[in-house]
Amino acid sequence: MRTDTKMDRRSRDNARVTITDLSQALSLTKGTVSRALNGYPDISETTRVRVERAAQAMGYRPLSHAQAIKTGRSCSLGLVVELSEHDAHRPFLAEFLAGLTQAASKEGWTLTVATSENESDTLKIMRDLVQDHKADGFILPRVLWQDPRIAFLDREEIPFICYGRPKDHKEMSYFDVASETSMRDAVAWLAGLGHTRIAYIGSSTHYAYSHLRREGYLAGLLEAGIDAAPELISEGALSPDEAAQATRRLLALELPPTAILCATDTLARGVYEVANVLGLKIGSELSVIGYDGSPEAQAMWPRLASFAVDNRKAGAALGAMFIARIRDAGVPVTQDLITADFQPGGSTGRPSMTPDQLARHMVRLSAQELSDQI
Amino acid sequence: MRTDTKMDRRSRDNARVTITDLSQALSLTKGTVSRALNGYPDISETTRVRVERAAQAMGYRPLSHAQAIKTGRSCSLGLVVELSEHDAHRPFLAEFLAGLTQAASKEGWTLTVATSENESDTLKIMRDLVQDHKADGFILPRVLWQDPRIAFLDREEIPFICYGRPKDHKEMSYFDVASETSMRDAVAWLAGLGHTRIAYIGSSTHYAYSHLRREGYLAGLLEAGIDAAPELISEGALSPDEAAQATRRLLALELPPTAILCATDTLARGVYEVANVLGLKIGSELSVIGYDGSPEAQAMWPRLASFAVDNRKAGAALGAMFIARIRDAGVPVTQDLITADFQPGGSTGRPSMTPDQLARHMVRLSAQELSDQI
DNA sequence: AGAAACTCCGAAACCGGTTTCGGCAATGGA
DNA sequence: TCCATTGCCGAAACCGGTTTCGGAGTTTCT
Repeated sequence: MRTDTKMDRRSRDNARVTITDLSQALSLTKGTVSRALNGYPDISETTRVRVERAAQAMGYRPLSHAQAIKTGRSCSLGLVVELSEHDAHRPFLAEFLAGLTQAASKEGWTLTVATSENESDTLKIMRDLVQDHKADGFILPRVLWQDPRIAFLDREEIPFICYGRPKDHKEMSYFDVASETSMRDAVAWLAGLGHTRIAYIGSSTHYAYSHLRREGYLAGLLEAGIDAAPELISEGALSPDEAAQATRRLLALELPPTAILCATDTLARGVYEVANVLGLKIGSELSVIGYDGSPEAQAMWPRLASFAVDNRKAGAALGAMFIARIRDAGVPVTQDLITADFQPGGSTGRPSMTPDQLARHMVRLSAQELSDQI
Repeated sequence: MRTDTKMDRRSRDNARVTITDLSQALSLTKGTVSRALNGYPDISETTRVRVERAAQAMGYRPLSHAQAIKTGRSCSLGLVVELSEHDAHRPFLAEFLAGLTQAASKEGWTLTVATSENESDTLKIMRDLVQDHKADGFILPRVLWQDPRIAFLDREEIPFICYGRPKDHKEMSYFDVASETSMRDAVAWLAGLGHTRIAYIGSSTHYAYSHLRREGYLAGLLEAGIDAAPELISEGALSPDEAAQATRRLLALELPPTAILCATDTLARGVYEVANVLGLKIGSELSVIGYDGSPEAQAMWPRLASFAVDNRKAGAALGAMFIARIRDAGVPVTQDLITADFQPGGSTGRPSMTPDQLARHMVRLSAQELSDQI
């Protein structure tokens, strides 16, 4: 019986080596070993390395919960993803998680994931996770321009780091992909192809990136020496359908755009839909550029020119930055920016018509669409 | 100073109520309270309800780590997602996580997520997570036909539950979407439209679902009274590009298919690509059906007919099943199946040509493609 | 040389729980 | 009425760590 119990124990914990085992092997007390491993100043250098060597050799890994109960730190980063309808199946998540967990496991940390249905739910979940010591802080994905999570976490003094740059990000820790430069580059690319009427379809201005991308678009126009035309700017589209409506509005203008720049690939789907329905040739009669580099972009025909975001890299960076901040508690803000890679596609080309030729063409196509419907 | 420290403590733990607080309020010992809450038989019914009432009233929530250190259970389900290249940006993950975390939080559990690069890495990570009491068991997504994870977890006696049905699933706990019936329905749909040459492009036979979907396809043919033609079955495609190759092979047959059934939406992208390059009209000259109901399917033009899988529901079911199994340790296997919803799209229609007309059409298109290239 | 200061480690309390053990009071049977 | 159960709870050990406190031994200073 006793052997059985012992086997049971061993199989369950697989001979995990505890700090007591370690201390006995070294003829030291638990306390001393603990202090040695945690860098207390009252341990001699010689015993410290002795302890560290033995820990290494015996494969000692402290049990993070056991530590947590005294220290309050569970060594796990929290991620609460909010599932608003139009955002639900964002493919970015998988890669982002990969990056996060990679950074986490490299430091012996864990990633705790939760989801929420709405904003207040998110705040409640975050508070609970921290109170239950299930997360030491949070990564905030898809930051809003004025994000209630930030105010909340600041108030509760819970550590966090943003993926994105909200309105007041000067004093904040963040990591972001500089989509504004991508938008600027996209305008430059289109202008280089000969486009002069370049429209912009942006997404909800609640998102922080919306503001940056619009700025990038405007900066690109400025650089190209093109005057910004208010009627060519459409913001607030949340879905392909809304982007499709915006596209119809744009194409019905007296001087329609020959190129449309979309803040996301998903919005570009709406542009394609309208073009396909009307029989407008994408890549020649209408150029389109998206942003995200998502699989959707590759599923479109012709392939959508877009900017590929390395979400795995982003996750890895955010994870590493966060852990570093918690570790060395004094670390001030850390900020970092990367840029997305342009992925050309068949969706851009020299404009085959001038804007007013396109306007006349549109009249013809619309008439045909109308007669088709009847 | 003392006030400061106290404030600090309170702000960090926000007045968390411990079992000691509770026991003092009740004039009982910690031990008694603990046993009352955990349903030990040596506690009188009256004190049990008294304790439970007080716990409720004072908002007592046991600290799961503190429990874990003695019991070994951390009340968290583990999910290790393996990031093979072609599988990386699966959009299913977000919804799946939503379901899992929803089920978990309902029971006060947590979801711990890790990622791995390859198979042996996965096993190592799973073992570490269990040894470190960071996961009580695992949900296995995208189960393989012969899955090394299953053998491993069985051997290590670590609890798990499959999303999918592997080769020997009779004795196993699983949840799955019955994609085989969807494939059968797809064939029926196509046959109903008048198709007689219906091809199938399957993905890697390593995946468990591959076998089931092929069986479903064959069952559908049988029901429709169509003889299965080996040359119309292509398996092992991992990417749109490989599906594109398969499509070219199929279309070059003496009697090409007028409809192609794909095991996944992603594979259908390859079919579209070839059709677009050749100028073959999808929906009339060639019908296509996919599976998954992913955003990709909606980005294609015409919209890809597909089967929408409710991954959130799947996650919720898996989470609930798993927790129930751990809780009532004796529970035998639990198994459940749901079916996907057919989403019609413009990608199917009555065949505008017979197979041999299509063959002649193909010769013309291929010649044109060749001359276009030169 | 003696006192003061400093180094370094052991002893023990503690964190928030769980679980074993033993004993007191009430009950039941003879 | 007395003894053996049984029901119910307190006491205390335990889990795997961290942290405080104090003291023994060594160094430094005068």
